[in-house]
Amino acid sequence: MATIELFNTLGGKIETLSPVDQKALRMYCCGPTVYDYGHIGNFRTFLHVDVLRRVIRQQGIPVQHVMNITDVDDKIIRNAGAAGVPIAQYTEKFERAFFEDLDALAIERPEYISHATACIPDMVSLIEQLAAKDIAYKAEDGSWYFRIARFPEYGKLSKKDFDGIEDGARVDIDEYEKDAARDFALWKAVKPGEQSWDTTLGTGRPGWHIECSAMATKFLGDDIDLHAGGEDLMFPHHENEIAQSESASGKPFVRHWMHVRFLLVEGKKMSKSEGNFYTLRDLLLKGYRASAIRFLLISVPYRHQMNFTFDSLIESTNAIDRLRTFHQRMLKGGFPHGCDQALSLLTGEARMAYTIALANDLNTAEARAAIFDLVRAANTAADTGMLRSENVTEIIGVLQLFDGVFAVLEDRDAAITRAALAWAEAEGRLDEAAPELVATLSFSDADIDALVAERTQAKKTRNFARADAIRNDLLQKGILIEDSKDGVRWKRK
RNA sequence: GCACCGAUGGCGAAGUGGCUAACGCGCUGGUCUGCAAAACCAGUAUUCAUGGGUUCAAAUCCCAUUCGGUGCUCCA
Repeated sequence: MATIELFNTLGGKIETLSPVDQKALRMYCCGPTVYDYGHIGNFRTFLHVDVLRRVIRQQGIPVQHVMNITDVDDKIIRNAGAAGVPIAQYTEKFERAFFEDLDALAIERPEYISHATACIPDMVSLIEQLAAKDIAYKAEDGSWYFRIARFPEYGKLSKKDFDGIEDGARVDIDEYEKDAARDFALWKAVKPGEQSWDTTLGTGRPGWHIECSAMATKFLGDDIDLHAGGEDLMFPHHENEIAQSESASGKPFVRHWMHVRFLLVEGKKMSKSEGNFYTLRDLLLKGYRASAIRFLLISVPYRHQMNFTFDSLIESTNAIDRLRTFHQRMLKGGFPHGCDQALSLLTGEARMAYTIALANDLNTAEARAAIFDLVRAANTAADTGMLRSENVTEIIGVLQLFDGVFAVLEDRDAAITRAALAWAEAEGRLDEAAPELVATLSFSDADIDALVAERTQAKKTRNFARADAIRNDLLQKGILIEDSKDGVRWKRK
């Protein structure tokens, strides 16, 4: 069984990631809080987790992956209240949007998707286990808290030292309900007008941290192989999960922690006040392709802070076009039989370099480079007549390997953008869409094919003026025509 | 304030002690083409924020400085 080397936040170094039961890698990834549309920062994390699971499976290891949907929390309650709808109705819309966005970005569905509101009994049971050990305690208002003083290892993930804070010598007057300032909520007592559950703990709703502990354990057991999330979740969220789960089970909760670093947008932290905050849908409406967004967000390795810019989005678009053009060239066939040994060797080297790069802490940048090296070598061979059919078979095999992780070769972009436009129309936000986008997509494939055929006919009669007029006209609408030896092809820019 | 991370060509970005500093995009010239596009070829950082140090050897290790980022109340 193959393995990959992956940085482990817990040990602070690169360690081998492998399933402890030798059967399947059991992993948990913190999912979305469905109170709004997902932004590109959210998706950078989900995309890199997607890369991880694709790489693991490519190495022959099955994955058991759980993702939670947080469908009750402060922001949801606030927003649903403002909208005047029940929280279930409010979250349903954004959850559906979230899954549409995952599909647009070719992010695979985890094996288990679990709603917080469907696992309340599991959370209550976990809190009761902690209460039985006097680690959870009930405050005057009916909320339950975790007693951090009872978990000496608190801070081991984020490498924080809380000595002096948990002495108990000082008690914050404002926090009279809690025994210590750092203690965090496990269960929040009901407030007027809020959705609540009647349980043996009292009437209320779960805290955020307990959700993940309960759901990870429910589906994967007490000790799991890997837990992933954005870097900001390391503290306090993941630290609290460890405290809860390990206090309850008495065992190490997670062997391997993976944290994806934040991205910057145009050199700055993405925030609404900076005016550089983008959801996936914002970018689709601006005319950027879903495939380019995926490719860009995964091209920078997950442990590096990446700078998201519109220039680099265009770069990704062009890079994908190069890959797709090359892929089509290989699929077209018609190459002479046989095998060019030198190229075969290069193909094997590219495959090796690609595999090693990903196994080395998911170095997507190097993996990508290995593929482009192969593309250039094969294009050169094709141009000089050295490319043979057996080479093509090998090359397509490497491309499939590459696409098994990067998932950008299939062109679904027009359909995804159309869906985004339909959504914008339904939401009354069509004015946010780039005008040329609407024009380009209003042209059906059949319309374009007809015009392309007319141009080809004009060319045959050497009516180049007419042919060029059609080409320019289509170009104005964002459609690019390419004449090649084996016929005419077109694509949307 | 405390802690941590980063700074590589026009842009994005690999590389963390030793061949001519990957790869992509862009740009310039050439080949091909009716013209384009695609593709290929050639060129595009004597140099890796700045200063100092260690070493036979440093983008890579150490120190300082400057700048950028993150965490320190549930923001991926």
